[in-house]
Amino acid sequence: MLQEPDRTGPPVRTSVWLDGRPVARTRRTDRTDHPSGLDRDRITAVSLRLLDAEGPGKFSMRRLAAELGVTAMSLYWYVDTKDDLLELALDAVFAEIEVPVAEGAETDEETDWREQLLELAARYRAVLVRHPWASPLIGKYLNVGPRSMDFSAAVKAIVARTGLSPRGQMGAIAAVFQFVYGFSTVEGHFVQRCAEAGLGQDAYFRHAMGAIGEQPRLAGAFAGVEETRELRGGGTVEEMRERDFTFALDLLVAGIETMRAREEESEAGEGPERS
Amino acid sequence: MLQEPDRTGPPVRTSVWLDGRPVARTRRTDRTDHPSGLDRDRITAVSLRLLDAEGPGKFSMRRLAAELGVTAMSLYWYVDTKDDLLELALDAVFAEIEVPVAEGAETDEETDWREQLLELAARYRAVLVRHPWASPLIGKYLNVGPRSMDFSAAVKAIVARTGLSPRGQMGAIAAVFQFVYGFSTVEGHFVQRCAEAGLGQDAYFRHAMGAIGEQPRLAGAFAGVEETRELRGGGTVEEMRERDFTFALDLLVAGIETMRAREEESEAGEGPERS
DNA sequence: ACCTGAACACCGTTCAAGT
DNA sequence: ACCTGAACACCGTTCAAGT
Repeated sequence: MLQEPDRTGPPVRTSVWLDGRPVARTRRTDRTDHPSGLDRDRITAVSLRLLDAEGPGKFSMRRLAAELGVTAMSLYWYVDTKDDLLELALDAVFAEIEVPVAEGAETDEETDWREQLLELAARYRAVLVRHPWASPLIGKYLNVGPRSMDFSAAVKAIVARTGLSPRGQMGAIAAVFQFVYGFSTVEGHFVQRCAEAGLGQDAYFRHAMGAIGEQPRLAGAFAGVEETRELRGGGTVEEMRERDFTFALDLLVAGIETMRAREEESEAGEGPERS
Repeated sequence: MLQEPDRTGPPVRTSVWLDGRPVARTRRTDRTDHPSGLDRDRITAVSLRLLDAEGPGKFSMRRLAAELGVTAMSLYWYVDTKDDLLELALDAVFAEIEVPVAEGAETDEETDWREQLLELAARYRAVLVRHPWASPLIGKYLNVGPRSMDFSAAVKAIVARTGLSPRGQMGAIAAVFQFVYGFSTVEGHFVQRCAEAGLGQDAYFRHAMGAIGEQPRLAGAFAGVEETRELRGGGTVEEMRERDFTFALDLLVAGIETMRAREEESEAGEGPERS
């Protein structure tokens, strides 16, 4: 069915976590084993700091090495490629998302899944906005690092309690978390742009709107934007965005509830179903 | 309130469409005016072709210039920076999304907004998957090119007919189209990865799953994945993804309907509201 | 008005060599 | 086992110069 001859060609590289060199390389007796005090954890931590501070555009193997007091080539002892490094940094970002419960599904009956879902979505958003460079990487890599997996597990555990069927759960997960991903990606980049321009979000927004107004070609659309802005109840850019995010999540929760009710109906109507 | 001294520092660069040189530079008498037959449209078209064919990683000013039979520096006559070029290519991508109606809101009563929303979402997704390099750019730039604006206008027009309040409309737009954006971004990258690895989507998926299974650390999560896969009804990777996308959109439509009903209720309960 | 060559200050990565 | 120097094949962009 597929043109894959089982075992041919070069091995497919999927992820540091899967095809990479065994992680154990870092942890020998103690870290003073390494002349420069280098190990994967330190390299990852400094990468994350640099990416936050200077942006992905200025992040290079040479820059990172300089920060670590070492030549660029030393890094290749710990990592096969720059992409590996970015995957490590990305997984470290996921570590910042506190997940509600580790494993035990005991206290689940206590707290509402709605509450937990909103909470986790808010945390995911906060992390993506705090590290805008991470969003493109989430799209790029497989996200199978331990921290990413913990996050996925938490998401699944919460959505499992909605009462949706398994395939409904998958759809709901996609709806909620791809939304948060898309929303936060755009938000994070905008925040970053403002910071780079040295403007506040409202000032930047006004500047862009002003520039649009000057373009005769876009004047019509500009009027639409202004009008919409007023209708939305005004306020700062951040207030408007906050309202949009909250409304969208409420909408998604309402959607989940409705889909669940529909599944129940069709179950009752069709009699006992298999599986 | 904001530390913006009204007029200071270097002018803020927002977008080719706003701060860029006037577009007119391209169209003089006829295009044979230009010795090399170069103009913005041709440069944009070739950029798009190269980005599709070779990926964003291999796309450079030098590579593009070579394709156009010209030195890299010639391009800077038409464009201030590589980012400008990418913004132009991105807007060209939006041109591929056919929007239902141009302006006239006449036949609106005829077709259901649900139908139109699903249709537009599907087209948006198709375009993002066809041009995976475009997704990160949507996050990066302001998207105020004429084609992007046409798309936004179409989105707004459709959602306006849901009966939601203006701020509800904004939230609904965010929920639906940020979801499609997130979903399609991940999908597009995955498709691209498979193509690069020379594997089909199922083969790549199986390869990755196999690698996960070999990692003792991730074995637990792996079991979860396999289990989920079965519960979801199996089928190919593409079939499962298709089901997720459809379910999520149904969920979103249901959510819109519910939110609208709630708005109606609270309006009736509170009596006439201002605005 | 449009295009070029040379140059600047960078990249990621390889490879043989050092300790 | 860990780190380095030199080198390769690239980048985006500037700037003075050509036609």
